Amino acid sequence: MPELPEVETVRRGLAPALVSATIERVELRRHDLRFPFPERFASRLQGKRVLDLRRRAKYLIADLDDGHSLIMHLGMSGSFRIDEETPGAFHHKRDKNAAHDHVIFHLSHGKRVIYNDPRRFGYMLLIATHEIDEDKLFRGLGVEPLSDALDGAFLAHAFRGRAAPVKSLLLDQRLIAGLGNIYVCEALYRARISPLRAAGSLVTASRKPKAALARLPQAIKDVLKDALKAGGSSLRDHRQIDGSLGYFQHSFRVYDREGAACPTPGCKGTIARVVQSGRSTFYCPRCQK
DNA sequence: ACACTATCCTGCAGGC
DNA sequence: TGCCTGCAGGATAGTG
Repeated sequence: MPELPEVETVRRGLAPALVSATIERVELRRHDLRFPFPERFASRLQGKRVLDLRRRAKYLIADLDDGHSLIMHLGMSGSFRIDEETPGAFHHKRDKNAAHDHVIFHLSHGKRVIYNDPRRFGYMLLIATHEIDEDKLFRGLGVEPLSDALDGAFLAHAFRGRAAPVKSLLLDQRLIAGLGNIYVCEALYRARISPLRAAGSLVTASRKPKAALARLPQAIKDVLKDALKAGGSSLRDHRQIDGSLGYFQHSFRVYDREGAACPTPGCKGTIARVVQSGRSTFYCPRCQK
């Protein structure tokens, strides 16, 4: 499910319930997601207070009052919801989906935070808070796309000499951390760059970003900010924590729009779909060069 | 180092 | 109706 805007939307929705709350009990409905849960996972969380809920790349980080942090990744299909109703209440519409409620955090104020993940590509683990940056999962992560670190010079440096298509490099979390398939397609469209283009061809001999590449950082930031304003994209079931759907999917210009007319005024192109490294790419062959 | 694939898992849409 | 195939917002291990 989630790229940066969706994970950030989840963070903003969960924070009011989670921050300052104490975890009274953790209910594990299975012993693993993508990986087995750590030893004594539930008991190590029990009685801990949540000091802060942060995001890095596509990870949620809940800092606890015992010096550890709960790291959560939503994979492709992970989602959270807050349930304030009494346990055991009959949830007619949720019955089928409830089979994938894998983790339930019972909080001190009576609310429950429920993690649901049909495909189970998500995972949770505990890391000492001061060791997060050196952890294998985090130390290789690239820049936050909304930070000042992402600019033309950074991309020129990252892309120089690379033969791989620009789309592949934008998906590489070691360069930019937080983009995924949707927002890469949308950002390349906004920058009018073909996703098939060799990344290195966007850099001049003097190692500067060419004009097209100079447009890309702002295109990335713009699409992420627009998506954040909309509460993310709801392709299947991504919801904001209050249950409302993110609605950025209505603003897609190319993603999942194969065969549609290119939305660029005056462009007579048709959105095409190609497969790059096993994943769908959507773009306008006419105005993305 | 780099580029590309196969893979984990479930659900759903589309074709027949 | 059902059965089959392919595809889905991610990330990694493994291959040349």
